[in-house]
Amino acid sequence: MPSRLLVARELGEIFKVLAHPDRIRLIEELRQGEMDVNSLSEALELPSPRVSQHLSLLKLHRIVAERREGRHHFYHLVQPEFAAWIVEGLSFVEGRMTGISESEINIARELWTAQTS
Amino acid sequence: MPSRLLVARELGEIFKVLAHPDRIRLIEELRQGEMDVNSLSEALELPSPRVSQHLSLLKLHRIVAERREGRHHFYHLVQPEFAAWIVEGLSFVEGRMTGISESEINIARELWTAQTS
DNA sequence: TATATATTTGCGAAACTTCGCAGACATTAA
DNA sequence: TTAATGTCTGCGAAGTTTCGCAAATATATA
Repeated sequence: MPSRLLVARELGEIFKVLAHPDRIRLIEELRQGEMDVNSLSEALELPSPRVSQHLSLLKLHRIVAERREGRHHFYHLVQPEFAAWIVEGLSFVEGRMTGISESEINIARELWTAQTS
Repeated sequence: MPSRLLVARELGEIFKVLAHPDRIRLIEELRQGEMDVNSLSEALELPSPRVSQHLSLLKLHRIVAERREGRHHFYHLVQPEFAAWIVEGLSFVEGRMTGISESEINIARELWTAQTS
């Protein structure tokens, strides 16, 4: 009956998963395509156990999926539009005067939205 | 320098604020327009201290704003498109087989997206 | 002034998250 | 087999969030 409550809970779960800078960066990094844990760990300058833990949470929520090849575990976004939706959310970061400038937001937006890099 | 890191932190903050079903419901409830704490507390069947606490967090992050009139505190969305963006996120809830059916998501989407109700 | 109504604030207990590190596991190479 | 590489899991300490309740504040009404 209370579909709104159920759905709000579910959405809340997703937001909780996104509520960590490292996980957001992982998602944005994976826009470029499949990457293994080590590359991600170097790209984001994070210890690999941590990357692994974040990825396993993202996997549990079907945000990323895994493909194994030898000893490498490659991860990719299940729905690339999901990353695009997150970037759209940047519009709401602006105007929250919390020590981050509009130009910094735009730099990040461009880096994340670019096809390459 | 690392704009992406700064921006990811900021986005993470926003997601943290949204990572609670009651706060999501409050935001969706406020799409209909301004409401006071008591009406919200009745509509969502939550004790008013709790509604008040959630609202003060939303206010802190400039997601809602307050207008006082006598002893009533009316709250409204600062950027109504923000609520629309959240509803768009529902597309990513589908297909996460976690005990919630597609039809329930659609009921909620329609209730939230409707102009009235 | 006293009382009722509307809302906020404070506080502690319980639950959850994050972090770093150590060790386990799995695959390939020597 | 042994060693090296790549990744995952487990665990406890520290930090954060949520919850319910009681008390504080502010405004209106009698």
